[in-house]
Amino acid sequence: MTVRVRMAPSPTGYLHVGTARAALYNWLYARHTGGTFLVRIDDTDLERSTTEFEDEILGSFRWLGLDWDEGVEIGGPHGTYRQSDRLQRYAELAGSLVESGHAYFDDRTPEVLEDLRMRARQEGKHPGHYVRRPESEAASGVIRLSVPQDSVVEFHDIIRGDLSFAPTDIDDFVILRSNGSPTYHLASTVDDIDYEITHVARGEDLLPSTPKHILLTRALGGTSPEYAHLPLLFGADGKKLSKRHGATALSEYRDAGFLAEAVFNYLAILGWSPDGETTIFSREVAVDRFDLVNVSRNPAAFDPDKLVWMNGEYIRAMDAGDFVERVRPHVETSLGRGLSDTEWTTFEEIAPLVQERTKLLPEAGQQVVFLFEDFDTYDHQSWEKVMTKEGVADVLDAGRSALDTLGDWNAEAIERVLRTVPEQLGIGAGKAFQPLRVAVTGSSVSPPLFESIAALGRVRTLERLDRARKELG
RNA sequence: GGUCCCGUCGUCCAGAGGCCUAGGACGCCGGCCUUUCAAGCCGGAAACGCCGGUUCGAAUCCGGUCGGGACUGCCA
Repeated sequence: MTVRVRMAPSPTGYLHVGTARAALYNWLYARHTGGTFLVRIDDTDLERSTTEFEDEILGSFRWLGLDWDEGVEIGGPHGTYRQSDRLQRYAELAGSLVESGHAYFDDRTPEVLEDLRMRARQEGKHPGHYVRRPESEAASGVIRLSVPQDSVVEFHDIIRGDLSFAPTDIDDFVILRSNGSPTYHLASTVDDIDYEITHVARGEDLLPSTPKHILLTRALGGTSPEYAHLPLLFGADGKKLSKRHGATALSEYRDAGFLAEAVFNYLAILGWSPDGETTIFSREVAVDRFDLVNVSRNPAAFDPDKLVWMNGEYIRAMDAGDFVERVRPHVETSLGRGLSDTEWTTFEEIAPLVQERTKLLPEAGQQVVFLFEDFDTYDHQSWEKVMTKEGVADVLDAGRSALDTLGDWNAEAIERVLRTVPEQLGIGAGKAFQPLRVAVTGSSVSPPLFESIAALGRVRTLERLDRARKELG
C-alpha cells in the first residue's frame, strides 16, 4: 500500500507553527515512505475563510520546503484543492445518509439544543444525551449522524496505541449545516475517503473527533485511514501556544530573519529526534530516519531561545557567499538605501567576522551600518560605560596620531600601531581599545576593531576620532 | 462535571527489565581564550510526580493516586 497523506489547513488565519509542525511531520512521513503528500484547503467555514490566508499558508509551506504532490485527481491552484469546490458532493452524501437511515434532519433551534445539553449535564449524563433522537422528522434544519449505540469504537493510533470510545459518549453530531454546507467532520471524512488517504497525522486536539470520523466512514461505506495524533505545542509556561508567547505565525519567523532550514530542524526536533544524540540534522537525514511511530506522546513546549541558538548554528554553517547575499537586504533596510559597488565589496570583506556573531539575519545588517553611514548618536549605554572614564581623551589622541601617519591601511598594520597605544599609556588593552571602538563604531559592541577600522577607511576613521574627541570636550 | 490523552533535568529529545551512580541539546552557573560582543573549548548544578504491586532486579510492566492538557459548537 502506497502511503498517501494530506495536510488540510483552514484558511481562517496565518499558518500557526503548530500546524506547520503537523504539516512537516506529514511531509516527512510521505517522503520517508515514498508516498504522496497532498494539500487541501479546508474552507468549509465560508464566513472566515479567505484566499489571502490561503496564499499566506501555501507560501509558508513553500518557504519551509514542504513541497506537495500534484496531479492526484485534483485540479485546484498549485496542485491543491478547496473543499468549497466540492460542496455539492458533501450535500449529496449527507442526503444519501439520511435516505439510508444513517442520518436525520434536525430542525430544533440552537437554544432548544442548549437547554437539552444543560439538562443532560445536570442529570450527570453525556451532553448529547437528549440531543439524540429528534422529536420531529421535519425536512429542514441540520443533518446529524445517527450514532449507533450498540458497539464500542476502537482503533489503533500509531502514536498512542489502542484506543476505545463508548458510543454513549459520542453525540449525534452535525454533518450538514442548515445553510447546506458540510461541517469539518463530513467534509474531512468524505475527502479522506475520496482521495484514498492512508494516514491521517493531525493534532491531538482532534483525538476526540476521531471516533466520529470512523463512524461516519463506516456509514459511508469507506475504509478508515490509520490515525496518528500528534502532541500539541505549548508555550514556555505550559499553556497552549498563543500570541502571548510571542510569534505564532510561521511567517513572522521568516520575517524576523530565521532561516527555513533552522525552523525546519527545530520544528522536527519538537516531538521527535533521529536518535538520542543528534540535535542538528539535515532535511535528508530527517527524511531518512523519520517515522510516525517514533513521535513523542508528550506535548512539547516551544522554546524560542533554542530556535535562536539553532538559527545561529545554521548561519555559521552557511558559506560566505550565501551569507552576504542573504544579509544584503537587511543591511540595506538598516541603511535605508541600496549599497554601492565599493560598499558591497567592503561588506563582503568584513562579512565573515559578522557571520560568526549573527543569530538572526537582521542583526548582521545592524552590525555593519556604521561602515556606510555616520551614526547620529552614540549608543547611550556604551558611552556612559566607556567614554566617561579617566584618560579617554589621551587614548583617542594617541590612537589618532598612531593612525594618522600609518602607511599601509590594513588590519595587520592597524593592529600593530594601535597596540602601541596601551603600551605608551601604561594601561590595559581593553582600556585602550574600548574607547576607540565606541568612537569609531558608535557602540561598545561591534565587529573586531582592527578589521572594522580597516574597512571604514582612513578618512572616516580619523573623522570619527575627532568627533568623539570633540564630544568629550 | 463527563470522556479521552499525557507525566524522565526549567525546556526539547534518548532510554522499549539488568549496559542508568539515567545520556545528548537549549538555557543557567563557573573557568579558559580574548580588543567588545559572539563563537569555540573545559567544568558544574539540574529529572525518572507519588504510593503500592510483579520481578533476583523497574525510569522501563501492572494498579491506584496526584498533577497537567484536549475535547465536550451549525470552528476546525
